[in-house]
Amino acid sequence: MEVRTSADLFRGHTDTVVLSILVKGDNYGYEIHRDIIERLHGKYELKEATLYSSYKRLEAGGYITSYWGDETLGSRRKYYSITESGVELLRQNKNDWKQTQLVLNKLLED
Amino acid sequence: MEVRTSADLFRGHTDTVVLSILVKGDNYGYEIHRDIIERLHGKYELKEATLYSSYKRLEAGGYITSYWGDETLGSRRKYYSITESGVELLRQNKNDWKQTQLVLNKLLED
DNA sequence: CATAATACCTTGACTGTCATAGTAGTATGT
DNA sequence: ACATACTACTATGACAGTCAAGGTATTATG
Repeated sequence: MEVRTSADLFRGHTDTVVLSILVKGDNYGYEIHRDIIERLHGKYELKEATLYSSYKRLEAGGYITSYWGDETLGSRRKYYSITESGVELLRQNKNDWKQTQLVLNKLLED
Repeated sequence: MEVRTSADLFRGHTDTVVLSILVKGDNYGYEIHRDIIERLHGKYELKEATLYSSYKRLEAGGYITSYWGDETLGSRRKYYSITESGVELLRQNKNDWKQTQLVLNKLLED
């Protein structure tokens, strides 16, 4: 049996976290990662590769769209934008998360 | 993108749920499953196969042990018993779960 | 001029979950 | 007597999300 990693615990919530960042405004991949890492205060990890597969998944599903920034200097950036159905998915996922907490807490408490 | 199933949300918590049942006393596979399903009130699912792979994993890791019941009638039952390190794992997993809730709630709220 | 940082991306391995299938005994209704 | 449902356990193969490892290219820094 492996040591528990944050992966086990955050699994299935990556998309939700990404959407919750994008609902506040367009952002690009690298920055989103840095943002999350900072807010996790080293308690959990979330790898770059994991996020890129999340972006891909979300875009394929039509929950986000992307466009290249017009940086004249610095590396080019790919910005992501949440769509209407992305907002709806976020709402739903947050709801599911609340339900999950209720149910799991009840299962574990007594 | 697939429809979210309970699997995504409970993933990584199955072992914890199993341990939390066994800490209350020995029990056998089929009954553990029925127990969980009942307490989920149809809101979530947790498949028999998933539990059996959890039993296997936990036993391989030394967190539970098993023995055959001495049923004289009815199907034979394999009982599971939590070990000391199983109790410790449960304590740890519950702690992790609390931490996860704190962190994820903070990430999602604002 | 080497090193670090920014910024993107791909591939393959690993793990937990589940659909599906199977074995075998017991209880129930007709 | 016979079919059906339930109890009880198990194995196999597919699938999806995560990550380790590696890569490309540009810009900033000492």
